[in-house]
Amino acid sequence: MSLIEAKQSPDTRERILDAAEALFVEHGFEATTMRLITGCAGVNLASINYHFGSKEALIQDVFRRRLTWLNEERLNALDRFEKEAKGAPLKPHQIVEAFFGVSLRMAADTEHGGHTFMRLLGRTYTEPTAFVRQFLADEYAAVVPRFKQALFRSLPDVPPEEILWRFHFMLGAMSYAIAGTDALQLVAEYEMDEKDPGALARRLMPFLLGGLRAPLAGQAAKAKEKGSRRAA
Amino acid sequence: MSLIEAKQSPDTRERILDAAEALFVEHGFEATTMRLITGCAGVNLASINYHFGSKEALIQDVFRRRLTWLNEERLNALDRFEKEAKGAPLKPHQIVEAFFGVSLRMAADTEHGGHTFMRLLGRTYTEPTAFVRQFLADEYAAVVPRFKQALFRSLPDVPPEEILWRFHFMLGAMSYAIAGTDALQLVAEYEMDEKDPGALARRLMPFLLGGLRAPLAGQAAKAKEKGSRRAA
DNA sequence: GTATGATTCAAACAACCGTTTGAAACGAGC
DNA sequence: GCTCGTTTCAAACGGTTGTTTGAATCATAC
Repeated sequence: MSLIEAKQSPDTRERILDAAEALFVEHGFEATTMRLITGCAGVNLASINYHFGSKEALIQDVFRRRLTWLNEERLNALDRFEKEAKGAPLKPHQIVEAFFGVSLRMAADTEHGGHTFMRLLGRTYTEPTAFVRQFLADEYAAVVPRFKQALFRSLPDVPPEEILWRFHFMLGAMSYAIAGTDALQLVAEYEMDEKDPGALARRLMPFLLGGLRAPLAGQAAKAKEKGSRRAA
Repeated sequence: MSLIEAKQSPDTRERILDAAEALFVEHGFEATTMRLITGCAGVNLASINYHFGSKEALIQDVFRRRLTWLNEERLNALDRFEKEAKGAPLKPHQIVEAFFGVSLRMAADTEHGGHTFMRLLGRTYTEPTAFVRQFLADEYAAVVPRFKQALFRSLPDVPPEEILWRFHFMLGAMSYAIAGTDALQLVAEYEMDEKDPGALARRLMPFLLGGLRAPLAGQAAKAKEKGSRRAA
């Protein structure tokens, strides 16, 4: 086994991963059968079990292939911001950019499958199959604490639990938007502009920041009388 | 079998619906088998096909049982606000209250199954099984246009498509929060306070309004120099 | 060419899926 | 008592699921 042979199994592994990724997004894990995947990938039925061991292991590899890189990019972005801040707390929009901006940029990549994968990831956030839940928790174990701490430092006057809830809400807004389901067919007519992949980010980021920095429940009345010029 | 005993073991139909609702939320539609439902409900396997016709019809009835009422309540709330506004445009927070407030109140009802159902609904928003998608679109057909129009009137200076996108984002934030998956285990430690069912609403509503009224992308820089006292 | 290990293939495996069946049990009306 | 329509029941249906098998094929090294 030389280094060149790392490419060995020509493309059947990758072809299976690509087909599975696209089919999982469209039909979910359960409804996507091995025969559907292998048929779509143009490989033999048994090759999934040969290359991955089981359907469950395939699902995990579909995520691992891109999620590891994604989370590294998120940490790199955070590192860059913290380096140029020279010890000072980051601005909230920088933290949001580091976490969600990277995701949205990957979701905008329609050529290398990033778009498909992010749709799958967004979908999976609300699909609590036990082993997928555990897998996601493990993959994010290194990322979440870093962003938690950065947010706490950035918003010292906001109760930590409130920050986490809002991070939680932001994650929900993004994952649903990226999943692209549009259950109520609200933006169906506007969703066509796939020519401009960055459009979603330009719409979503202000929303997320507006939500993150909204007045706290107790301060709602106080902030109202100061109401400055906003979209509303 | 007296009347008393009839209540002891309630209607077979209703027991099936209750069991299915709870199991769908936990395992999804595909993974929830007929044998699991009937076993959990303590009824015969064949009774689902007898009372509902098919598994697909059961799924639709699980939704219909509560969703029709929920959407009526949303329209009622909107009617009340519009009546007391006497023709004037509604405030954004009233529209948000009419749509999301009703959902959150139902989600806070842990006694009559409202909580379980809203978790299921939140989960389903991102699960695009074809016939469920179609079903949801039909159920919301009467509601969505009303709220669209109310929002357009309420925010005449915001481009309509931007309003719809933000409504879209709000829906994502709420559905993920209600589904209660917490994929990244962000608020796992705080989610315990089920004693206070209104807590989620008090946290989520300011976030939604903050996002809805956030400065538009183009106006971000303009609004920044005016930055008033906010949570951040 | 031949030997060797990795990969592919068609076929079969047991287990489970949603659904159907025909008989048994039930409750209300006469 | 009996009848009749509704509901429940155990058993089986054909089809599909993920997985396994053992032989066939391939690529490489001697």
